[in-house]
Amino acid sequence: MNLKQLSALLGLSQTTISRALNGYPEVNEETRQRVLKAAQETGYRPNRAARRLATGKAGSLGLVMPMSEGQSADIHFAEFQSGLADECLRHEFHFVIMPAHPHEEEQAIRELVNSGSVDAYYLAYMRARDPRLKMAKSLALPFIVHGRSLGVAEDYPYLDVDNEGAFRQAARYLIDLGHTRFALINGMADLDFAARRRMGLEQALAGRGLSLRGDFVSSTLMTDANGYRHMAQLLQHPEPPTAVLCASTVLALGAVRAIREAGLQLGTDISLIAHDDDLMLLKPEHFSTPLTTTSSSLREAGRRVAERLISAVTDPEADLPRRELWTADLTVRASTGPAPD
Amino acid sequence: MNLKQLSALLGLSQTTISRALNGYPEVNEETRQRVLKAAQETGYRPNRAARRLATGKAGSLGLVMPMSEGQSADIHFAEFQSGLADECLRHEFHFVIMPAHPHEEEQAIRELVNSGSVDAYYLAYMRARDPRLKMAKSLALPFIVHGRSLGVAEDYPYLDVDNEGAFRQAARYLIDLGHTRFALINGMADLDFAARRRMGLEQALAGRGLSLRGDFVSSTLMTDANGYRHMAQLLQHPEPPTAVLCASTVLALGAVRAIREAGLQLGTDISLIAHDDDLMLLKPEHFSTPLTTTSSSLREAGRRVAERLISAVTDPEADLPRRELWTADLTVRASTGPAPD
DNA sequence: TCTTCGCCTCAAAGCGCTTTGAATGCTTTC
DNA sequence: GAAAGCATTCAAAGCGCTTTGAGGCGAAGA
Repeated sequence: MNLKQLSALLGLSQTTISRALNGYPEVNEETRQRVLKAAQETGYRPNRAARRLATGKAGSLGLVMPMSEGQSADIHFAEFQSGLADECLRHEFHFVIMPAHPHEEEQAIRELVNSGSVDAYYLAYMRARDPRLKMAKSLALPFIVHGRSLGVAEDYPYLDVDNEGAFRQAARYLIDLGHTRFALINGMADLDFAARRRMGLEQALAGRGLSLRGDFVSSTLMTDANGYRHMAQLLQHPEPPTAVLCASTVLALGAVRAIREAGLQLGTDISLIAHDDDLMLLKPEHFSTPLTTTSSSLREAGRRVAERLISAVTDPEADLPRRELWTADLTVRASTGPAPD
Repeated sequence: MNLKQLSALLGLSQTTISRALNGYPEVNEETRQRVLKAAQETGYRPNRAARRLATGKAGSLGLVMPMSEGQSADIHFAEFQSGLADECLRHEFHFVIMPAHPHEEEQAIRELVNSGSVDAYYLAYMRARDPRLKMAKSLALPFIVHGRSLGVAEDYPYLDVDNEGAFRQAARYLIDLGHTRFALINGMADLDFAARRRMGLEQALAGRGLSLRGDFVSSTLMTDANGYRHMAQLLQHPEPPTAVLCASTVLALGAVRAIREAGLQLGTDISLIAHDDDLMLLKPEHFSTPLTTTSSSLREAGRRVAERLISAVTDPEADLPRRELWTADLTVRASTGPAPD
């Protein structure tokens, strides 16, 4: 069922039907009702491709899905996506996912934009001096960056969490508890958020005349297995750290297991703070020893990104804040305590 | 940059350029090279909406994303999606996600199909007598069901895991170890896979003259927290179960925690088998007591679904097996042992 | 009575692509 | 030398929608 058929069926022109359906004022109310009813009954839906061609609007957001090994089924990605979907649902938007190999993402963005299947898109998993920014700015479509890129002027629209501040605050809290030997189980080193968390930790330490040992830092895909492996390694050290920061509760899950298996008591023998993305699956308060965290909801971020993109599409005039930095506050639970002597 | 501009630039007709780019034979090789070069340099990409309109093919798969509370950030969904994405990448397909409220999914499918933004789609989270099947069969687009629907003749294309067989096998193994008091921590009761797992368990028990207590069965969203809660409840019982089947390693994660907190020893005091979807995040062999599992890769399923859909689109003649049932074999690890006396 | 105005409806153009059917210029064949 | 065949290229139609500019019609104003 298409417009033409519907117009034949109703004995009205395509113009009138289109207008009736899209809420234009210059159509008789009675006619409109008749059209609406017929559309309902026949299950007519305008063809999006055609509409897109005619208006330039597709009613969909785009995102490039990074497909590097293991990162693909990333629960953090899923959590963000669910917020995005939530907001899309509210506005009857689709979203189009374009899988891409890492480092071919520039190519993928160009493809996504030029192919005209989306109205706006977002970038994530930013790295330092990320070349995608230049690419995105050169293209005409609205976009938002989730995260930021170190080494690039912040003249692009973004939404980020204050990762640096969060880990600075977390580290200071532990320093105040008397800890001096710190470790960091971080996300992949090339990712911006990981770099900033490390910076936050290092700043806090430097501020109190302490420093971070290079071999107490690991940068890895944020999985349970990696958390376990790196924590186990740290505990092998003759003078192991007493304070550990984890970039995700997923890493913490493995780390906690390693700690327990070593016969150590979390919050007494060793303190741990994780960054909590508010994952549905893994609540820090449900750990056997509830985790002290810095937290910020990824799902909420997804929702906000969608909200901003959709508003940029539907109402280009709206002068939205182009930069948003969310704070991630410290919530103290049982996994932290005074440094052992 | 569009076809028209490119044709003006090259002094060739749009026809020739289109043909050169799409590999038609009737174009001079020299001309083709010239076109290819220009397309490369100008970054020309055909507009997908226009192509879709002209050919009826969009180069994209569709899926309706169920948005019921909590299910949305479902890691199982993400794992499947990553397999799907993998295969899409190989064939230069997009996929379009349409979020929908549960029980409005029929509506959403119709929308997705009629809107012409996808060439094929799949259905998941099937329930018994699922009305979406009838809807899908009445529409012209190729589709595949991931899972099946009890109470409906199996005359639709599907890919499913033999959930019934898997849990039957798991239960028999435990019965042979002397267990008689069984519990089941299952997924949402209305979902087909959950119903079948329960059936498998009940069949095994019935075969040995045992039965399943109604209050030893829980049906819930498959999260860590729910696993914990239900296991803790089970352990409150004066005569608690000695054998527990979990529908997911995610549920098992919580269940194991409850067991440990109760001071019980997994594999000795209580045996547990979980269904393992081969989640990137959560490996059964990494549990502090490695889990005995029935397993089947969700990611592989996603890949296969994409493969079948894409082949249905690009080569409608291909007579693919319309029904695939994968077995999920039992892998024995340390979480199971003889029944305590 | 004739014009003007508002209301409603319509025909036609155009979005960027693919594809059909025809045209062009050569070479080959009888 | 005319007919036929081949290799290339092209103009134009059409996919299903929105939107522009115009037309028809009755009521109000001159």
